[in-house]
Amino acid sequence: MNSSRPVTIKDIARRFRCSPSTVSRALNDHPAINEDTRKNIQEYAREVGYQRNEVSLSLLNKKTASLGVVVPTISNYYETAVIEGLHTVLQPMGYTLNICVTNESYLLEKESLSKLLSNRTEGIFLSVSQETYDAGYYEHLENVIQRKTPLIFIDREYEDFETSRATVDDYHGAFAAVEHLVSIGYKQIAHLKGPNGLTVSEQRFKGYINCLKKYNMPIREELILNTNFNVESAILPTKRLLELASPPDAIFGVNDQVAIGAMRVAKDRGLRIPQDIGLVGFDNSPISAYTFPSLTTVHRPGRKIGMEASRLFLNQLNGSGDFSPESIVLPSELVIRESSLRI
Amino acid sequence: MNSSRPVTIKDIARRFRCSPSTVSRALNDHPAINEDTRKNIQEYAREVGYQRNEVSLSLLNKKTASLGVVVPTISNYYETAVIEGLHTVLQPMGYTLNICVTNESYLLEKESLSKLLSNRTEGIFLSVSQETYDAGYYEHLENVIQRKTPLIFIDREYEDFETSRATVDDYHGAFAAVEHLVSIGYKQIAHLKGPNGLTVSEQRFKGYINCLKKYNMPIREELILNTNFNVESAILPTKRLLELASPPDAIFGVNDQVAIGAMRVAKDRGLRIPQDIGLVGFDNSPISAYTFPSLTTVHRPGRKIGMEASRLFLNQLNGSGDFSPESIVLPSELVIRESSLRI
DNA sequence: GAAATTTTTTCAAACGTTTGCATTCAATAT
DNA sequence: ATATTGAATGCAAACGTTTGAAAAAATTTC
Repeated sequence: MNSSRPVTIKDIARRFRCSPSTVSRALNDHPAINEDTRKNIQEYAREVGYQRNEVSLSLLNKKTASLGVVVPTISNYYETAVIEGLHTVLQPMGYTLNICVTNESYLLEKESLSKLLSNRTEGIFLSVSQETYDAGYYEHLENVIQRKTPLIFIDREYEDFETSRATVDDYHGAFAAVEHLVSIGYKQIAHLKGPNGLTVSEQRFKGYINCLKKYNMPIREELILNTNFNVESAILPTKRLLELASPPDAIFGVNDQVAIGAMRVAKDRGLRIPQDIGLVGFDNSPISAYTFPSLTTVHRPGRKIGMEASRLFLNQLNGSGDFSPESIVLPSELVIRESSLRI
Repeated sequence: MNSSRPVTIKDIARRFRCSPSTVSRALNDHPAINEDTRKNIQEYAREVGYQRNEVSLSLLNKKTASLGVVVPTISNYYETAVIEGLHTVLQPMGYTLNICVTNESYLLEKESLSKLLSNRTEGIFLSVSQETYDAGYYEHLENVIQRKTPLIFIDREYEDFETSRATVDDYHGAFAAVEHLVSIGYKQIAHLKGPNGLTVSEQRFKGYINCLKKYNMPIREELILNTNFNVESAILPTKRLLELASPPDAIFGVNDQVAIGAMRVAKDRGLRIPQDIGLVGFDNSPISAYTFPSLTTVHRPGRKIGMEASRLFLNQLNGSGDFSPESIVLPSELVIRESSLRI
């Protein structure tokens, strides 16, 4: 009863008193194999549940058909949407996705990449961790580049490498969001910013600032507070905003989670949205359409980013000889809902 | 400039005019290697960025250190929490997670499993697709069993196999949720059920029914409508509920998303929550604490499920000889918030 | 019936690494 | 000088599969 050891081609060959080559060819419908031999072998193989050992093939062909996805987290809507996009394109092509979560840690990111390279992963999709970004350590990436393993940056980019990248136009999205608030007539617009240093945070922040400048609105430092992308982290900063001597009449949150946190605090204080205070988020997460009032937000096409990133990978893979990296910047789109529609 | 081909042990051997065995031993700090030789080889290896080819090792040792995770979707909070739990335990042990999304399709599930087996994955965590569950096709699992590849069911279980499984006690969670509504004094409790046939849906439904029975409350067929786990799918059913001649005074949603959808509809109609209508969800997703009013729900320990599932896998792997499958059922816990606290 | 042709099968190498055993070589003991 | 030891290294097989070239077997041709 040793059914645990997988059946190999050699086992089958022994059974038929023929060579492994014959079995291999029979199973692969090679034309030079006798019809009867082929049938018998195929039937027997099915019977005993033969399943090709892809590991040996990987070694032989130097193709693993596996790709690495290295991301700081998978507990946000956006990240999973990206992964889903990658999956949608790449799974049908036979690729397997190896997901590595770094928890924003440089060390884990480094180890993950090293592991992926050791496993001869054929491509890596990377959204760098905050620690990496902060420290500016990029030696661990040199290795990937040197190996000529296609490396695609997602969202959090890094300028110094000749790699492809797929990002969302955070800047113009943020700009449009704030411009919308201005156009409605809000005068004191606060920003619940993401963690300092991250491209995503900084781009949206820049959009916020530049829009205020464009419309000659004062930039009040005390209206800009940091959050950590999640709901909880928005609670305290929002309270502080609302306790100011001259509180804001609108808040632009770095993402929907943060905006929803702010919404909660505002409602607790009895403020009416959007009459007393306007709110805008970012991401267009599924829930944003169903808060009460529904949340004005900026659509961030995660699925599309994943699909575009796949395309960039495939381009680089099939690139004839010299490959030149592409940068895809997908537009983000303002989605106007109730939370900002003061009449 | 052919730096794309990874450096092998043979390359290094050639450089040092020694045999591959010596290089291998030097790199692995084998004691029988001369100190100088070892140092030189290790230094050179670092210099040229040598990275062990794990594929060849996998073939040799029949160990791939990779695990399959097959789930219907990754776009819900709960699923990603489970994956995170798996990751937390298994990544530090050197395992790589291969994520396969089935989109509730039997065919994709079958293909995914077959692929994972071909890749000689050392264990598989499976939450069966709805199609599989509906059709009751389980031949594709026989293969996994026969191979003695540890198979751990997550959430959606299947009784006929001798496998370990980790699930949440949906039944008692649902029961507690409804009992809570009853205790508050709600009389006409509706249920927005999940898709028929899925264990998760049916168990929660059973909890709902049995609780009503226990308290001798009438079971009204028209107060039980199906949804699809997401926010949108709750909108129409909720509208229908509220348009009934005698509408419910409370709704128990199969999960938070559905409850939030219901909340939105109720508010649109000007109903006050919890005064006019009570609401309870299921999952304790991060957002549920920050809706307005905050949502009473049942905590579903996704991360913990992932970690427990990992433990089950490790048990089976290290099991001495005859292994007996374990079933872990984690308790779910009622989290009382504002949406049901009518005074 | 031998030669030529075609069909079918086998051989051997390759992918990169590890490891038990054999070998080499120098140093030490007799 | 020779045997003995010990340290350092090399050999070869193994993991499972594919594939070009060679070999063998069957068939056709004259």
